[in-house]
Amino acid sequence: MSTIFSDRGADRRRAILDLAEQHFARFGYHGAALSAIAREAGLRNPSLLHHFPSKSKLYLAVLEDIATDLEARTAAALSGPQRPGARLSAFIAANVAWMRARPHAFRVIQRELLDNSERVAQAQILPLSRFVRALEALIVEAQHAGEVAAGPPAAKLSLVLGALAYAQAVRPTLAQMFATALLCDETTWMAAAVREVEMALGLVRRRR
Amino acid sequence: MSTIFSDRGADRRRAILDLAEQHFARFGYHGAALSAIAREAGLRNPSLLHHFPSKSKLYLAVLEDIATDLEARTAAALSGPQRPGARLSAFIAANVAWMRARPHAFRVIQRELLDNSERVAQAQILPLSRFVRALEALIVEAQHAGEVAAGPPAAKLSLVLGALAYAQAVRPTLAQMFATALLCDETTWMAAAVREVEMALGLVRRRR
DNA sequence: GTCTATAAAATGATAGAC
DNA sequence: GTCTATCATTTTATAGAC
Repeated sequence: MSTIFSDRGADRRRAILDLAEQHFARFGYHGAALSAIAREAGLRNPSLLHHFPSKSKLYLAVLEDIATDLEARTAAALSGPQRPGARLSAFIAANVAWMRARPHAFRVIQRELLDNSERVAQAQILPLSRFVRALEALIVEAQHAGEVAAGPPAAKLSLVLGALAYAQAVRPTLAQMFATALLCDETTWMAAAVREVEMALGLVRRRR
Repeated sequence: MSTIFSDRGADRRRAILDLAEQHFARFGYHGAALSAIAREAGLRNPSLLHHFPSKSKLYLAVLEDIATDLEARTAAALSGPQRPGARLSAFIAANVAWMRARPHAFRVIQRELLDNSERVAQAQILPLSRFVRALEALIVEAQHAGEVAAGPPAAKLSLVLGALAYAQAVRPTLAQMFATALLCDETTWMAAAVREVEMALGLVRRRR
């Protein structure tokens, strides 16, 4: 048994989760190898399987961990602003900040969308579902306040998430193709992406 | 040796390519198994490797095949319209039509973006690079004609591709979360996505 | 071109000592 | 909790007969 404070077992669990997240992000579910994750954690294969009884359980734990964090970080951003438009902007900013703070986690989620849309669809990862619903509520709210253009909320939600995710994921590729100053700096690039999204929503005025 | 007309060898090659595309789309590079592809083609493992000497070569062939098709289909859409805005719309429509006509191919490309952004970035798949450059040229062209709002073309390009790809990829997930009529029918849904994108570009007037 | 047989390596997982 | 040893399976790829 271990105490609650400074729990070595929990620390190791945490370390394995972080390493697993990295490997699943880089190689995908099938491409990631338990032995490699274990080795980097300073363990052998069976020791890792002592903490997480199977590869799929480990993967699900990583997914839960990521989704919970994403939901918490974006929900926290809503505590400040009051006006619907500002709340929506804050949510978007928090989403982008999260993508940049945890690039591996972001990549795992993107993969999951392709690998296992059924699992996401059935919302077996509840926090992720709550994240999406929160964004939809914000869009509807801002539309009622006249701060976002009319139109189906689901379509707008898809545009927001798609444009932001793509901007983040595809930056290295575009940087190679177009050597513009915009793409050189990640901060500037993602700010431009956010600006385009907010213009699309009608949150900011269009340049003439 | 085989003749150019009605070449049985080429037919088999084609069949393998199509099946491989399906498997890579569903399971990813690591998840796809040569034996499974061979079996569905009515062959054994070594016979498949007679046509494509290794798994990675087969994968590259699939990628080349996909990228070439995408470039051809979107480039063909430009032969009709003259005005920059109409040309951009035609390109977008062709892109969406292609995604729906070849869902497996679309999924392979999305995976490739995550798995191997280096390969895409280095434009080892030349047709894909030409596709992206064509879209950028159209955006610049439409901006000069005053039909698309000002702003960095790369950012607008990323928004267009990201929003459309996401709409297509994530539809099953959103359909599960929000049971709206919009999401029930793929045609209606993708039309809504296109409309949002064109509104974002300024190609169509915003509803008030 | 297709097959059988087989190699060579890696993987996820279990048994059981300490 | 971590280890060694091992299993069972799967995977890509080769050798060589037909």
